Amino acid sequence: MTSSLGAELAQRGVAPDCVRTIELVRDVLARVGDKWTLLTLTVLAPGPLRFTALHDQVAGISQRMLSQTLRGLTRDGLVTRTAYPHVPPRVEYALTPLGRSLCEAVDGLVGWVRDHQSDIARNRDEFDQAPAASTATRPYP
Amino acid sequence: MTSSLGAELAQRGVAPDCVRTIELVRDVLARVGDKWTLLTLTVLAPGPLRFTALHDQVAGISQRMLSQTLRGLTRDGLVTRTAYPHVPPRVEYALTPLGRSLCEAVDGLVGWVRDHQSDIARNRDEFDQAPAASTATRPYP
DNA sequence: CAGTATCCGACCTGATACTG
DNA sequence: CAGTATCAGGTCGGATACTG
Repeated sequence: MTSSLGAELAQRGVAPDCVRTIELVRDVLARVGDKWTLLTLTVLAPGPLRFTALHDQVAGISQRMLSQTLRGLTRDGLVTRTAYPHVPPRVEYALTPLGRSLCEAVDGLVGWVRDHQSDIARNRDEFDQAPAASTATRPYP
Repeated sequence: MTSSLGAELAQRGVAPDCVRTIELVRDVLARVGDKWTLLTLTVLAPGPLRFTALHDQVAGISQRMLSQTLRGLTRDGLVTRTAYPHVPPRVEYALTPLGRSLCEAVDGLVGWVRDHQSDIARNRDEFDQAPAASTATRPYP
């Protein structure tokens, strides 16, 4: 933001096609930030897994949501879906190089969250306990 | 993921409190990934802005969503809200150091998206045009 | 100016049941 | 085993109208 995005709309005036970029970023963030994607990606990181294994490990996800999440990831080329023509069907999901690189990019954010989660938690507590202070404070007399 | 998160659940067995971390990450990602937060943060990056200015610059946001987004950000300590006791009310929003550091962390992701958005777009197109291939492909005979 | 209140439709999610 | 179909509940987001 400060560097890449911030630079793009350095002067605050307009945001020409910078908005497009943000839209795309938001799109990806929304995907990564949805309820199950990050968990699924993480579980998939060590290696390929089949549907049921995923369903077990993601813990709490419904079949519906899992297959939906996986389809989205597959569509974006972040994971591969390989179906083996067996009698009990066998389908394996694995990260693609692209998916792996996304995981690495997400790592920075993960680190940030780990470093600052306590700050955020504290801020929330303070905010929730003192909702009256907002209108009272006046920076200059 | 590959480094920090990946290391944490190196062996795939269980994910003890690693899941907690992921939950927190997801929480932050969900905030950043929601419809307006990233845009708001970006617009706020160059410097403080008042409510109406934000409403103008975010382009498309409703008052409701803007105040909701800002309240969330304020609650997390990512932006400050300063109300000046004037007759026409004047309220300014600005990034906190924490908010600024989040922006920097997001930068990595922004860069990734810029580098790979064309890949994703292409993958989606391919996927959408060949929905029949999924069951047909068999890796080994 | 800087919001809040209210209503409403769209979408996201989970639970359950069913199939190739 | 690996999903899809269907339904119900909740949340998200926008439009509009109203205040201190």
